[in-house]
Amino acid sequence: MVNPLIRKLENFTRLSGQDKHLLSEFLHEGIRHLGPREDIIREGERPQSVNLVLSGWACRYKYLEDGRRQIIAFLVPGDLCDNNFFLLRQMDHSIGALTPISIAQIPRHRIEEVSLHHPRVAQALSWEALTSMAIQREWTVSLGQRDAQERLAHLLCELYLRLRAVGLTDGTSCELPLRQAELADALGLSTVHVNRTLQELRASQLIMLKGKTLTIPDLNALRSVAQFTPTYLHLEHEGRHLDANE
Amino acid sequence: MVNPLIRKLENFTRLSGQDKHLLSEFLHEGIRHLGPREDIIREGERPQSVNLVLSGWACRYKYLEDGRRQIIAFLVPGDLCDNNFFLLRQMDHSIGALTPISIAQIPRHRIEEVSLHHPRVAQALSWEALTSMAIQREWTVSLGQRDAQERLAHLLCELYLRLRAVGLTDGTSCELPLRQAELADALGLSTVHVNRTLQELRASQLIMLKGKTLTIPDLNALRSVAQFTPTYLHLEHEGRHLDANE
DNA sequence: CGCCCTGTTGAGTTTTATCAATATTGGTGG
DNA sequence: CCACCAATATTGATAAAACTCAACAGGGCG
Repeated sequence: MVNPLIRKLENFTRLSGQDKHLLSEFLHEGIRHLGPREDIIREGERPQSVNLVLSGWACRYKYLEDGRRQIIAFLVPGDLCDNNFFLLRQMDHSIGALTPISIAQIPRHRIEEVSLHHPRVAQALSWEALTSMAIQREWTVSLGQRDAQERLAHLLCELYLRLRAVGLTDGTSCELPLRQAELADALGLSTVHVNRTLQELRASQLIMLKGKTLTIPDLNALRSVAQFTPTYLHLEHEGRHLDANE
Repeated sequence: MVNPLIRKLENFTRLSGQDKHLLSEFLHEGIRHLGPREDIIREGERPQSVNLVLSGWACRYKYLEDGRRQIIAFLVPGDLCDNNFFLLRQMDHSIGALTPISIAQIPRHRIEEVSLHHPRVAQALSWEALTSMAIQREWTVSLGQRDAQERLAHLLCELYLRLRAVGLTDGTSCELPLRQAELADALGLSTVHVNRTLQELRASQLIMLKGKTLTIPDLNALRSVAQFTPTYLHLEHEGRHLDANE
């Protein structure tokens, strides 16, 4: 299996063969396979390593005391679950699998070794962390300002582009292995309302959704409904000045 | 002026005299003073240094094309505005002053020097970044799941504790130099609704608010209204194993 | 004194949630 | 291949939360 982290980081900067070798060694310490609704790590636990999603989808989530749940982030292949979290004494949220998933556990010392001795890779990993923060900020904007239709359209644009960045789209289509209840928990809406909003988007020909496959026939149309601007994903090879020259 | 960043980082780990000296040198390159509604850095600009809030309040914010605004984060003394952002080609949001504010511009090379040669300080700065991410995640939870009263109560708890962590509370009181319109933009509510919700909290004796001074007579009561759990602020000296032993 | 900014109030509307029932789907064993 | 089951999706009706608009009040400051 190709390491999707490499693919993802190459949206930032070109990596040398040695860099890639280093990153592919991340996979050698142990790969876990989990089924849907199994937790990768749970609130309160102390993280000891860094988890990298190799295949499948996961999410960060948090329950309130009274049972309401918010999905805080979706994690797709190439995403690091918890870079640097080992500095904290305990997780303040949980991460759970949404589909069958395989994840690599990267030992802390490997990360630290990279940041000490391989500045280009370290910067690429920092870029990864910065973009995941940017995504979190954009979710704040969506939840605070966008209405149901904009919010849903925005999320679908984001997921499509993130999947495209790791080669997981097929033309105008990608997988969307989420139940409506999960979309609802991520968007801060009820499942009923998500259902109706999806129907609106379908009726306007903005999306097609059969089974677990999402098709966006006209990305610009969907972007404009969502007021989606892709800048925050920082996918435009922003670290090109660091490119490996081999 | 004492460097509030030092005070903040000491919630994580104890710093040596040398560490503190290093951090206080952050202030020597240039301090900017801005008035309310002036921007510290604007969306689209390329960040070249790291800004540290010394006094006053600021916020991250983002406008949608149609003029709606979301405040993404509040920044109080001791907060770093944009650690590592110089890796990105452009800011995906703006940062603006809310009150008269003074900020230190820390040159990129100082940050990089620290992360290379001073691991304890570097880890403390990583902790700072991790907690600001955790705060962002908690805002996602608030905006997605909490209703107006819970959301407002939660924000007030958070701000009170963050100010206390840098010594800016006075018993059960702290400053809250925000207009209702700004609270509204942060909470994803209308100003009218913020106004009414504030009145509810006042009527229940959960808060007192005169002028720019907030008093929380019974923090536990307010916490329980908000379903606020302070874990995500990671203020409990979590890096004590790294303590300087002098 | 008067002005502007901020806060407050009331009335009516829109968006979204809730509840409960029904339909559809995908997977499983016979 | 079919019948069945559970999980998921869909629908309708009603209620709650929050928004909008518009007017008015209060306070600080030149």
